[in-house]
Amino acid sequence: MTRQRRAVLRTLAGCQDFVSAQELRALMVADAHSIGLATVYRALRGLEAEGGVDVVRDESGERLYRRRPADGHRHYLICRCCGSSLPVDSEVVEQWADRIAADTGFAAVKHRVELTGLCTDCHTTEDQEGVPPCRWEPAHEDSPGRARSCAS
Amino acid sequence: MTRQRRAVLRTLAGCQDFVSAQELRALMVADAHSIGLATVYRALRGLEAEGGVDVVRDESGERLYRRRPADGHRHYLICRCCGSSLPVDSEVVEQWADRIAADTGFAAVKHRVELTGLCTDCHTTEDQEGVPPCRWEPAHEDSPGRARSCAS
DNA sequence: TTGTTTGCAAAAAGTTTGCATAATC
DNA sequence: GATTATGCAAACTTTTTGCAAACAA
Repeated sequence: MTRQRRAVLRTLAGCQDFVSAQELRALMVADAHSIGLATVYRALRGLEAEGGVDVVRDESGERLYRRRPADGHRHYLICRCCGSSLPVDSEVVEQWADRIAADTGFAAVKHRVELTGLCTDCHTTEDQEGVPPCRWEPAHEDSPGRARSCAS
Repeated sequence: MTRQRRAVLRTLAGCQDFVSAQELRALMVADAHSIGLATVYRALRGLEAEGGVDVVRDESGERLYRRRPADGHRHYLICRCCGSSLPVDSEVVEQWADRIAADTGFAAVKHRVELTGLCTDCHTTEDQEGVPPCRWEPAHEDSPGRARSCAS
């Protein structure tokens, strides 16, 4: 039961990588879809509760969202430099978590796994020309932001 | 090169579980070690940089710190209810992360793994009497805080 | 109409920073 | 005496909430 909630979902689906609530709103506004920031937060909270998005936190603690693929629960390898994200096979980790739960007697064990690194594009570049500033690492001096690959 | 930094370290060593910067300061102040909050943050940031502490973030995004054992890098299973933490064997995950790095061509792959659950004490209790309020789950109605087991 | 959603501004909460004071080498 | 750490208060960031206006069934 929504209209801008549909818009949030649609914009989110247009991003193949993780975006923050504020970036998402900026994308929507730039796309002539005026929306309040609070509404974006509320929509994302709803989506998170119903499992529609995967959520990670960057170094600064900001929440980043990505539409969850239809086949459910996923973990990602995220480039600390350009922000590109890659779903990874995590069967091993799922089993490991289950075994920890069994061994320790803890109930309702949940796990959060976040992998970060530098993608080939970002670490291949010999000269650091054209490499977008890093968001995922503590910013030095002047880091104005970073490039994003979102088809709104 | 410190005095209150030593005090921070000492107080931290007295906690077997994760504590927030503010809790740590509260412990120190209660222990007649007056210290500024900013100083605690600065000390913890320093310790984090030099690998002296493990850091996790709770549901609210608050940073929680725990002295890192001498044998290095560790992952923990943390009770969402009482906050007790248990180092777990994570060799499997380390290898998994290494293999992901090799398979994808990402460089400098780092991983963050957080396991949470309900410890036997917290989920065994039939009646919910005496069970401390949950900090690690989104607070409902009135959650004044939770018990902590710290020998300052 | 009746209940829910939106949007704005204000509030919260955690963390960082500016700057004067105090401690250290 | 020069450099660094401390502490307080103010600033900053992200996220949530109060409440009136707009929307939907």
